[in-house]
Amino acid sequence: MNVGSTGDSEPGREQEEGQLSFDGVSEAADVSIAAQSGNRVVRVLPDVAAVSRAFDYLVPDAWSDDGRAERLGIGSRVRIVLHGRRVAGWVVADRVEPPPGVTLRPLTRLSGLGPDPSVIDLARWAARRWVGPVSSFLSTASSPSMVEVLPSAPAPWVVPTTGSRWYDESLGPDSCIDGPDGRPWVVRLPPGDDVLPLILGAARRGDALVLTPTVETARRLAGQLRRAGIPVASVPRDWARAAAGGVVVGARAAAWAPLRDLAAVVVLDEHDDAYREERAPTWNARDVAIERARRAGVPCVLVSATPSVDALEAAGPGRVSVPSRSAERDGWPVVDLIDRRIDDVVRSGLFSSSLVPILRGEDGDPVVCVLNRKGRARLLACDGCGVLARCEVHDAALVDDRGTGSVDSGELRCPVDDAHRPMVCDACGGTRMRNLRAGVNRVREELEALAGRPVVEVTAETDPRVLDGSHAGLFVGTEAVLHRIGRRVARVVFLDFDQELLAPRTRASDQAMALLGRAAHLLGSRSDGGRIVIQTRQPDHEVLQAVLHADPGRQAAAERDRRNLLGLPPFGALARISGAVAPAFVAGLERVEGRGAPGVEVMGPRDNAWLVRAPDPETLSDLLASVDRPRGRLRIEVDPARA
DNA sequence: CGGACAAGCTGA
DNA sequence: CAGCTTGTCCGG
Repeated sequence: MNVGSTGDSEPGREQEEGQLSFDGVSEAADVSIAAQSGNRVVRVLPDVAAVSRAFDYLVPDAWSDDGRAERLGIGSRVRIVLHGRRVAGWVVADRVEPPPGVTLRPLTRLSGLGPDPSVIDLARWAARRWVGPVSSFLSTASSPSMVEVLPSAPAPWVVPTTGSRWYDESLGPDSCIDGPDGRPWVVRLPPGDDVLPLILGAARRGDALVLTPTVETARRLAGQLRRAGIPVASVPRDWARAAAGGVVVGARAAAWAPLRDLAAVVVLDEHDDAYREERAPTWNARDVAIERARRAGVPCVLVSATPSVDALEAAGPGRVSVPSRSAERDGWPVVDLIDRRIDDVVRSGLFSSSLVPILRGEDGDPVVCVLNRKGRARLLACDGCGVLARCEVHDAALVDDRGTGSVDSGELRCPVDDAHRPMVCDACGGTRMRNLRAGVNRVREELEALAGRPVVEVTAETDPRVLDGSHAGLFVGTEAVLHRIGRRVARVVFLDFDQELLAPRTRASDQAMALLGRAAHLLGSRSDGGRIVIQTRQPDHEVLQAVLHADPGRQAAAERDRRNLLGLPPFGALARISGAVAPAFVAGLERVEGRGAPGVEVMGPRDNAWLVRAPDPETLSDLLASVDRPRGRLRIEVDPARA
C-alpha cells in the first residue's frame, strides 16, 4: 500500500498511519490475550465522521460486578470521552495491548449491541473498496435504536414445498457448499415469473438474507414470507429480530443486517441502480452482498430479468442460470415497435396514428404511457426526413447549441465533448430541425384529445391508492409511473423511447433495458396478453432487439463488449474525484502514477472532476489510499454512476 | 467533528 | 497590542 518511497517523517502521513494502526487491530484481536496488568482494554472506533482511527479505553472495574463486562465485546456500542467530549463508538477489538505511554480513559457507557465481528470485517473491506470511513459502514450496520438484549430465537420453520425449478441448482447443491469458490450465481428470471419459489429455496437453507431495490418491495415480500409461515425480520426496523434469527428482508442497507447464522444471500433485481448509494462512500449493496456471502461460504444468488454485466462477470462461466428459450419468451410480453421514421404522424408529432386504438382502450385497460424526461435532453430530428441528429463519434443525441428557442439556424453540439457542427441532417442534408421535446401537460392534453377520455397524470406525489383503485384507464407520467403502479396493466406505451436510448450517459443502454424489464413486470407473462408499445426512430437498437426477442443476453453482450473495449467496470475500475481540494489530490495521484503504477490512467478535468482508471478495484483502492488526502472538501466516488 | 492553540489582520 | 478571524492539528 505504500507506493513510492515515503519517508517516515514526511508530513501528512497521519491518514495512512491511522489506516495501518486500524488494520493492525484485527490481528491484535485474534492474537493478543494481552493486558497482563489485569485491566481489560478495548479498542474503540469513534462515531465521528472525520476520525478514522481507533483508540484504546479501559473497561471500568464496576462493569465486572453488574454483568456489563460480560456483555461487552467486539461490535458493542459504547460511549467514550474523546478529546474532552462524549461521543459514541464501536468496540472493534477486545483485550488489546495499549500502546506504551498513553494514559487510558475509561469507557463511560455500554449503550447496546452492535454489528458482529464478521460485519465489522466486512465494513473494513468496504471502507477500503469504496475509499470511505469504516464508521460510516458501521452506522449502516447498526440498529437505529439501541438494542440491549435480543428477543428469543424463532422456532425452526418448515418451508412449503414448491416443486423443482429450473434454477434450483443456483442455491447450490449441498455438495458444493462446503467448498464454494466464492462466486455468486446469476438467475435470469423472466419479468413475468414469480420470485417467491426462489426465496423459499433460500429460506429452506436457514437464515437467509434477501435484498430488494426498494423498501416497498421488501415490505411486500416480507408479508408473503410471513404468510408462508417463515419468521421474517425487515431491517433496519427489526434489527434485533434479525439478529435473533430467521429470514432477513430489506433494501440497500440490509446488506449490513445482523444475521444469526447466515445461510444464503439473494439479491432481487440485482441490476437496479437503487442498490447504489449516491452519497460518498458510493458503495453498492449487491457487491457487499456478494462479498458477505463469499466470506461466510454460503451461496449468493443474483436475480434479474436483465442481469447486469457486473453480475454476469462476477458469476463467471457456468454459474448463470438461464431459462429455456421458450420459457423466457413466455415470461416477456409481446413488444410492438412503432418506427417513427416511417409512421404517419398525428397531432404534434409525438403520436403515431397506430397509438389511437390503444389509447382508447380498445386492446385492454389500463394503459400506462411513459414519457421520458431524464437528463432534460432535448432531441432534435430533421424536419425533412425525421432522422435524429446524433454524434457520429459518441452516438449521443446532439443538442441545439443555443438552448431553447427556434431551431432553424445555429449549430449542433455534442454533449459528450462539446464539439460543434453545422445544423445539417446527416441523412438528407436538410437544415431544419424539429425540437422533439414536449411538456408533460401538453402531452396530457393531446393524449386526452386522441383517446377521447380522461388521462390521469402520475407524478411522485400521486397517491398510489388513486392509481390502484382508480377506474381510470389511461395514465401518463415519467418513468416513475412504472414504480408507482402496483397492479397488472394491459399496455405500457413508451411515447419517446429515444430519449432513453440516446441519453448522454454511459449507462444509457443498461438503464433503458432495466426500464423495459420493469414495464414487462407490470404486464406479466406473454399469456397474460399485455404488450409493450414503443415509439422509436431506432428500431434496430440492441435494447429494442433484446426485448423484441425476449433475449436480454443480446443487450448484455453488446454492453459487455463496449465496456471491455473502454476498460470500464467490470473490466477495469473507475473513480471520480471532485471537490475543492481535488486538484491537490489528483496532483498527488499523478506523482504516484508517474512512478509507474501499471495500467493506471488519470483523465480530466471535466466539470471540475477527474476520472481515475485502474485495471481492477484492488489496484484502484490501493492507489487512492496511498495518496495523502489534503484538508478540505474532497469527494471520491468509486464506481461512479456517471463517468 | 469540534476544541485548542497559533498565526495573521485590524484599528486607535 | 488587544481582540478578533482564519488555519492547522489532533483525539487513547
